[in-house]
Amino acid sequence: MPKRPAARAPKNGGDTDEKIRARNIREILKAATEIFSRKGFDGARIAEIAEASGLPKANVYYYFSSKEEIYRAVIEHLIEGWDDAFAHISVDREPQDAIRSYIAAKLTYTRRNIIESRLFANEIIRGAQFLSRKDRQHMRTVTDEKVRVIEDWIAAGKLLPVDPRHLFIMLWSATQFYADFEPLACDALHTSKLKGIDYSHAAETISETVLRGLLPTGRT
Amino acid sequence: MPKRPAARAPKNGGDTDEKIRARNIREILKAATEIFSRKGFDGARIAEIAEASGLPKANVYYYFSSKEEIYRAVIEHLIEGWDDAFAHISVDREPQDAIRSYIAAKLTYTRRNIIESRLFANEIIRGAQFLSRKDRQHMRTVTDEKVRVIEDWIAAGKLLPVDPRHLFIMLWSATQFYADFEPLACDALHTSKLKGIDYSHAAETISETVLRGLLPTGRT
DNA sequence: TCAAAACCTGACCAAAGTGTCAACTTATTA
DNA sequence: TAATAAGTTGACACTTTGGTCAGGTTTTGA
Repeated sequence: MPKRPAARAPKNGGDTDEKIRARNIREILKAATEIFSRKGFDGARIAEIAEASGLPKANVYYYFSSKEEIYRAVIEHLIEGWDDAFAHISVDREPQDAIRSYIAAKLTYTRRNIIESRLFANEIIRGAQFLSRKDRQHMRTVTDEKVRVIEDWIAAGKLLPVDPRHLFIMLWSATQFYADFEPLACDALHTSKLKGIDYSHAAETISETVLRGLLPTGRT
Repeated sequence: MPKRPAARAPKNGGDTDEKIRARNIREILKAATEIFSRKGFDGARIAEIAEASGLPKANVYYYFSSKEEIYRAVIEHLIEGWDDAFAHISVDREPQDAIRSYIAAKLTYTRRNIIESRLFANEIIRGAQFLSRKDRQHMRTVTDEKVRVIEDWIAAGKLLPVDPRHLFIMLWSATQFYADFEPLACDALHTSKLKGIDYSHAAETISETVLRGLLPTGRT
């Protein structure tokens, strides 16, 4: 008889058939992401997470010792998507292409992962309490690196002077917006006659407007 | 003996000394705004709202029949701030000044009313469930009106072609960002050496970048 | 095949939180 | 000043929900 697994990882030395554990945890995290995203931390009930992942509640607690631990695990996982889009910003590219790619990538990611994006944004609004020191540090490092790229471009005369951090804020907030606020936007910004604004051009609109203001060589 | 005031307005025909009622409701709403903003709907506990407004919990229920009713009342109140900044966008002004003023006004408002702003943004992320049909309609109408102003400017050659709705989204998201994400921004975007980016120039940075991309007459 | 580890789960708490109520005090008004 | 309405409140009922647990079943490995 096992004496209280303590809702923790088994000291399963080798990787002997990690299938059950892996699948269940994946299932729980997937359900949790969706529900935390819709309801927020306090609004989410673990009974609901359990049901959505097809496991009885007690089984969820077999893998996670608390609601907070589940939330933390979810958030941890989200960070991974953070820097993918940022990869497009690299010195060896022309700023025009790079920024355009960045915007497109960010928008695509955001759209394809609305749930995660929203949850991430929400967590950050709440003060990023659950982000580990390591994750915060990581975000800082990546950002700093990209700031330097922008500064290099400016120094090389490829870009008009602009505060790189403010630029990132503009780009990030604009792309994020389309995921977070699309429901509102659809409702509040639509004309009743004009059946809606064209979201498919969001990337282009942002790109063009920002780039027109940044490129020294006239219009794009 | 009064038989169950039913947590409702008294049929106080005249406006005979509405002071007590008015003050208490104001106090409750003020506390509720702050707590809903910090904790979200589910995270907020009415006991906390009661304490923050200096009233016993049961007294809160004397004025409001449910948590939802308090929330609804708070949200209703927030809409009022929505169009104030928008007033700056008027046809008889030069787009350059108008947009600059709009950005500045929006940023100022957002900064001065971080709590309300955050709550409003959050409610909208959640799908604006608690906004009345009337309020949604109002937002739509105001937006449509301002879209027409931008279109007029473009038609008059005062502005390069741009989708007005996308422009508003960019402006709104950028300004909103500074209220919602300032905690993150402070943490994630700061260099450890550079003690922080200059938030006081946010308005200018947004203005310059956007305007440089929109004005036909070269740089601002 | 058998023991130990891993996994599963119905039933159960204790805490927390929403909303209620009956009785009390204060204000209003005729 | 008396009657009635408005406001106040401690205590409590009821529900939800995070979390536990004892004992069960399945998987693993020797």
